[in-house]
Amino acid sequence: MCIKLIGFSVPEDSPVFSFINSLSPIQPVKSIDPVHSVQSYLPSIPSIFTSPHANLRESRFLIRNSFSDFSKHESSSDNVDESNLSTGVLNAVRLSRCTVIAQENCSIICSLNEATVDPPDECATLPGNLPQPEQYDPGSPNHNIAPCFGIKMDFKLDIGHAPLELVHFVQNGLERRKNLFVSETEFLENHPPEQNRDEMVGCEWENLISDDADSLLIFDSNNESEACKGPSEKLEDSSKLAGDLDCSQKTQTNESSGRCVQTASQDPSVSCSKENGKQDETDHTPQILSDTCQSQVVLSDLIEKTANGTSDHIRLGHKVDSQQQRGMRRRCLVFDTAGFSKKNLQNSSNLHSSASLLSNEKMASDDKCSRPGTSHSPCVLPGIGLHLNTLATTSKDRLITQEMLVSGKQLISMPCSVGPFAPTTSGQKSKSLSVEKDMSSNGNEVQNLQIMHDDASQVPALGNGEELNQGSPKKKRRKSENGGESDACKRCNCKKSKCLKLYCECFAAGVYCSEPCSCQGCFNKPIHEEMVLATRKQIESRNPLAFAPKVIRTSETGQETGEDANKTPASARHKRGCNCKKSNCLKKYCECYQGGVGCSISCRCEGCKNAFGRKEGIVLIGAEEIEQGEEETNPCEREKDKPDDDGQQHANVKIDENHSSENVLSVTPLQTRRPPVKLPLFSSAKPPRSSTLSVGFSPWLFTSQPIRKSEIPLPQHKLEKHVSTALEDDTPDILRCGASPSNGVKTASPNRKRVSPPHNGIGLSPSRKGGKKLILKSIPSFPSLTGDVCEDYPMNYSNSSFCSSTCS
DNA sequence: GAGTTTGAAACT
DNA sequence: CAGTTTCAAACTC
Repeated sequence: MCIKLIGFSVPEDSPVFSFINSLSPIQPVKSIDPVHSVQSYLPSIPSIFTSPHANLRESRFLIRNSFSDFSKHESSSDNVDESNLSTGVLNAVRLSRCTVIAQENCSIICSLNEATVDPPDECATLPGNLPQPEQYDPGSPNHNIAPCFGIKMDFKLDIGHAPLELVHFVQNGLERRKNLFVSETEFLENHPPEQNRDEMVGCEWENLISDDADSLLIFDSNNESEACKGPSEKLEDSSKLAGDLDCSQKTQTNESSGRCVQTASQDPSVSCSKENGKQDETDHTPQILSDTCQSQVVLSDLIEKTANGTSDHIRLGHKVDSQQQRGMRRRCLVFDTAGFSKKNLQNSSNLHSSASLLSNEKMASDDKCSRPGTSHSPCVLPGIGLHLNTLATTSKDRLITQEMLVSGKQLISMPCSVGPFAPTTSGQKSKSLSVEKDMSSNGNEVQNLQIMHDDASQVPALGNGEELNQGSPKKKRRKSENGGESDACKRCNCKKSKCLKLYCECFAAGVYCSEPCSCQGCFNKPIHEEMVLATRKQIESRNPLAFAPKVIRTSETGQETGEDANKTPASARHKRGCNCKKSNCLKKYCECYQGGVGCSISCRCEGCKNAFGRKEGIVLIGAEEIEQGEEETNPCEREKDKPDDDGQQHANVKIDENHSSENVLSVTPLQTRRPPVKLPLFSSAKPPRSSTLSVGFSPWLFTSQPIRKSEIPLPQHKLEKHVSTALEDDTPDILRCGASPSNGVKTASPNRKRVSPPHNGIGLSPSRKGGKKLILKSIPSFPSLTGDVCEDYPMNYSNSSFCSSTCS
């Protein structure tokens, strides 16, 4: 049938023929009015976002869709037999694609979705494709070759923007289809299907099938609109990719949906085409969903095609992006997507979601940060500010790779590693985040991810983490976007500091100001590197720890201990502690809270109610958290309840020590168990700082050694003294822990000052008193974290510091 | 979006 | 080193 309709004969033996046959039966499972179908899609969109379930499904879809889309496209071309079907398929594919893209965008922006991360790359690559409606045309011979994404994205847009083409397509679909068939057949011949991919695809489809087809469809439609616009826009402005995309996504999503509808109504011709396309889509999609077997078959074929398409995308991305990071990202993303999808199939959605969240956040932050800074000058400045903790990850990446893109990938990869991404990302990341890789390789990643995830779930205030993300994608995404994304986009808003003081988050983070910044009279730009460096030096001379991450996240360091990672904060600033008086350490005014870290002894805060851990009761709280876990949100109250006595603290420390001793708690006594909570907070609250690996990266590690003196100056309270000693001890422990000298570097952490003498062994410096000893035990764990970090950090730091100079 | 609050950074 | 001022983010309305 199909063959005849098309007008060209296809050998029965040819894979294409088999495809067609398989597809033909699928045809119109559901008879849906094209118009209604289209409309239904549009309206459904909001519902999708609203329903958390839908979101979850979406995430799955996205991942799956990315593959399926390609396959679908191709399949659609295969389906050419039925003009309607072909268009419908194309539309469906596009829809799915769009969803993928949209999610991706969201993920980028929001950093919530795992899958999204990968897809964005594709989208990025797509840009080249987007422009043309032709690409859009399923029938276009070129369709197979390249720009599947663009086509997909275009679906709605095309209708509105290039209705003529659509019409033309419908009319002249036969010829194009023929061409498509030929191309497809060629592809099939040239590119034998990969079993693995097929299997994966099949899995995806199965999953999709399991999911509600309706939800999927609806979701897709929404996504399509968003994705379509988003990608196109993205393509247009490569520079703004992340931030712009996010923003565009938000606006686009709404607009796109609106446009699509409007366009349909506006142009009769368009509407017709749409209807046809929709009909086809509806028919095909349902079929696919309904018939797993068929879908699988198609998928397998599609997979092959997909593989081709991905390669194409990759190629495109290279061409387009070859110059800069963007290209890198795209590449990575593409790879990630492939890997990701696989992982998704394999791994449970939960882990992915959790991981994705973190990773996404990181990515978002990285992207934002990196883009501006990296694009121009690779580098982030050596120093890491509070933000930088989050940035730190970025900064690390930057420092290490100097390519923001890479860093972003790395970040993403972290979570991804757990999931599908790991493979692709791991390679790229390897440079920057050895630790992360290690974790992933060891399976620790999973733990970390889980931890993160748990945290998210636990921390209500910040966000629900996966649930949020999955739940209502838009809302969640927006939240994340608002939080992470917006933060990343916002960046600094300096007016008088010229972005050359620590007031400037960018400067503090060691990053050049970029587009997202709304600063005035900014000198924190590659052009003024010298000035920036000089200023940095001045500030560092004044306070060696000035650029040290305020808070070090354990999670990142978590590496080996992983979960416990939270432990320490290590950054000099954090060690220095906050000085909150009115915020009770319950608001972002508090650096500790902002960093998602509990207050430590070094903090001079008053009425500390830090949810992550009180100054005094932190340790205890941490234990409670561990036990209770659920109440993390209420830690403050708990803490409040708890007495602040030093004795308690010591006791806590001891407890921690016990734990840490086993796990190597890098955790500072206070922070030790909070971390989980922190992570979530980071994601929701301020991803930037917390999210990152800050620990290792902070430049201060380098400085730290020199800085040690600086640490000394830090005010210490009674407890602080003990703590400080303990910390110092800790740092040495860290050093100890790290068999490698690198650990020693880590010791550079402010704590080290005193630590320097430290013995690698657990032995604390004698100077510290018994209390100290206890602390020391706890400390060791902490060091581990720092140790890892230190290794990276020194590298980074040196690089970063040099970076600015070298980069320019 | 404007204004206020907050606490770190910078200055004296 | 302590106190004050400056600054920009965080927060509120």
